[in-house]
Amino acid sequence: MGKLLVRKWRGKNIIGRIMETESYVGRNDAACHAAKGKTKRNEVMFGEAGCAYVYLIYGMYHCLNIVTERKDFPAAVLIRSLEPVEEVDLMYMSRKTKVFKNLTTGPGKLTQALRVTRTLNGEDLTLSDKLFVVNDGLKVKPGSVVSSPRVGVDYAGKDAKLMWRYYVNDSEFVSKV
DNA sequence: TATTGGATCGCC
DNA sequence: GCGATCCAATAG
Repeated sequence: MGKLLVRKWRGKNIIGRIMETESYVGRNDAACHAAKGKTKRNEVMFGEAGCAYVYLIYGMYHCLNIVTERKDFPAAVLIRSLEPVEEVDLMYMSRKTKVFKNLTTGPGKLTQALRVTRTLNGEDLTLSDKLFVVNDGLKVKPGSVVSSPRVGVDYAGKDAKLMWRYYVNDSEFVSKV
């Protein structure tokens, strides 16, 4: 949280600060894509931490996750919102919106803004020059990160109630309240 | 092989 | 509130 997500595209660094995330953790989490085992889609979740898991949702949007656990323990963090930092003009063009707050405030929006698609699925962010995370030293205020139930996972039964969505409480750049 | 529905978004 | 739009997952 608070770190910079950097997308290097055609020589430009498109950058946003991470303001909202969700955790999807292992085989026992009914909302996790890996809950029912390894498939062609989710296989990178079973790999090493630090790799990107990118998938297509609703036929038209991409979601970006970062794998977080050891090999064969499928878990990832979904990046749900960013605060725009660099190459904002490029974000406007990619998103086809005139509203600043609509550039990156949602998982499908930020992948458009940063031009992240499934070509980056499996990309190792610890080695990549196309997509990576950096810490610029700016600290998120202690205690300002709050949690809530995850968005759009009502199908997950009791796991839909887990407080595994995290966001910076005083940020304008979260996907919803 | 056929059907179903989704970790969303933007317009009505 | 609803349709877009594709494909992974699962049922047949």
